[in-house]
Amino acid sequence: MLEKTSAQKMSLGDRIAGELEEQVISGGIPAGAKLDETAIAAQFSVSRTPVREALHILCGRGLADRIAYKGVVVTRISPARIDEMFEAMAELEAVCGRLACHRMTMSERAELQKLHREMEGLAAIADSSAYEALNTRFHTLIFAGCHNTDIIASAEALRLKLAPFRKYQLGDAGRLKRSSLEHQQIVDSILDQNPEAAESALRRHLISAAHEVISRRQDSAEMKPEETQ
Amino acid sequence: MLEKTSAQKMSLGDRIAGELEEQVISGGIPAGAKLDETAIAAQFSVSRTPVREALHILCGRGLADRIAYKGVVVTRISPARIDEMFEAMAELEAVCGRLACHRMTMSERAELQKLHREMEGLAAIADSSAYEALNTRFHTLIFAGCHNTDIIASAEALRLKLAPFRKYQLGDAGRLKRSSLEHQQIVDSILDQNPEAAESALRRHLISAAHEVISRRQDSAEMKPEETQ
DNA sequence: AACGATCCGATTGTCGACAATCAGGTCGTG
DNA sequence: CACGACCTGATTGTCGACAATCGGATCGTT
Repeated sequence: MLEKTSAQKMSLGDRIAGELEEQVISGGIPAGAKLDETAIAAQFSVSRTPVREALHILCGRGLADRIAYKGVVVTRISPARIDEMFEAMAELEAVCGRLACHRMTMSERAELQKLHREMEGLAAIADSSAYEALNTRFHTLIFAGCHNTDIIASAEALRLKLAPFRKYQLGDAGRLKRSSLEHQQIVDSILDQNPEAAESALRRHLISAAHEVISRRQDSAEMKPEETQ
Repeated sequence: MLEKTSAQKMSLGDRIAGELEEQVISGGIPAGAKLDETAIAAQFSVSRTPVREALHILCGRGLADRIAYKGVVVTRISPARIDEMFEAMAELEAVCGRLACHRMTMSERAELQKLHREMEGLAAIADSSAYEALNTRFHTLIFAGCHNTDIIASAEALRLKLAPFRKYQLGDAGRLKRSSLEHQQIVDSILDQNPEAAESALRRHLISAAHEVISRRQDSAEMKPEETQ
């Protein structure tokens, strides 16, 4: 989609949007934080115009909300909304997986299998950060497998909105192993061209991920998100 | 979502975006037309800034494309892309319908039934424009029936992108009657709380709509879309 | 002390102007 | 006649400044 590295040819607005997006996703800017136009403009040594553009992009992607005459704030999301987002992700990914069963090319299937093998290895040695990186590619592969531009776009958009919570996933080795086992079922179903199995395997996987995120969030709750930057 | 009428409290950019959106959807601005910032700014008697904002919004919604140093043009969509969009719509709406079976409230079900009865009447007298208006509400009701904010948002976004082609639908009385019959199956399935039936009924309905659009487009093809405004 | 009006700061939206970049045509040269 | 450099026009991105609007605090009144 968007090259995060070497963003040379984009406008300042796009570059700043990418920068802010990364910080929001990584948690560097906490939920509920105010995104002040003039402050950000000063920080990046640019005028307010490209910052405005960047904030509009952030709002469009659902990562921030525009509160009238209050400022732009990073979307603070209720547990119920997290539920909704994961459910939507589950349904969309189930659709992708079901279609992928019959539409993936041989090289795509091979790539999926190879990637899963790598991830199995990483799960065995409990390298959660490396697993996390490959996990993104794994799901992106499944999206792409449906071979439908608009479904892929919807799925990617939702995945972006869920990104801020992904850091709560895959914390310990146990979860990593379980995730890998669930991936095994997904890969098998797709390679066997079994749409129903792929659908339910993906739903189960997303439910399990949602459960992990929500329980971990409750643990690390009660932090005051009243920072400006 | 967005109040098209009496857009009093929005910024100029939003208002212009809505205006342009409407014209693009209605076909007043044909596909491939160039959207010149300065020209539009002059037309609305505003500066270029809000127009830029509006064009960014249009591009974000997929109704226009930004071609580097060429200008912003209304997205010209290939038949293959129309296929993709309708397929994506079918899958998303199938998800909505399936979930709606068990999630719709009684009043929502009643509204759906009432609306369908009205539309049956309009189909009988072949009032296609009135049918068209209610048709939008019909599908919006099904979206809302899934009770999931993110799925609804995805579905509405796609429906907006498909809007420019909806004028090709529901042309003659025959198609109106068929549409109404398909709606009958959809309503029955949802009221019976039969998810599988709702899913396939909605898929069939969307396939049939896509077929109608594509065949009508081929008929009224070969027009030169080289207008500036 | 409670309530209401007024003032101030903050924030957003809008504007006109300038700079940079690229496409296409034109002109000159080999 | 063909090829390449230059020029021009168009378009976008960026900037600093101004106006409008709203929230909150202060002050005065009852």
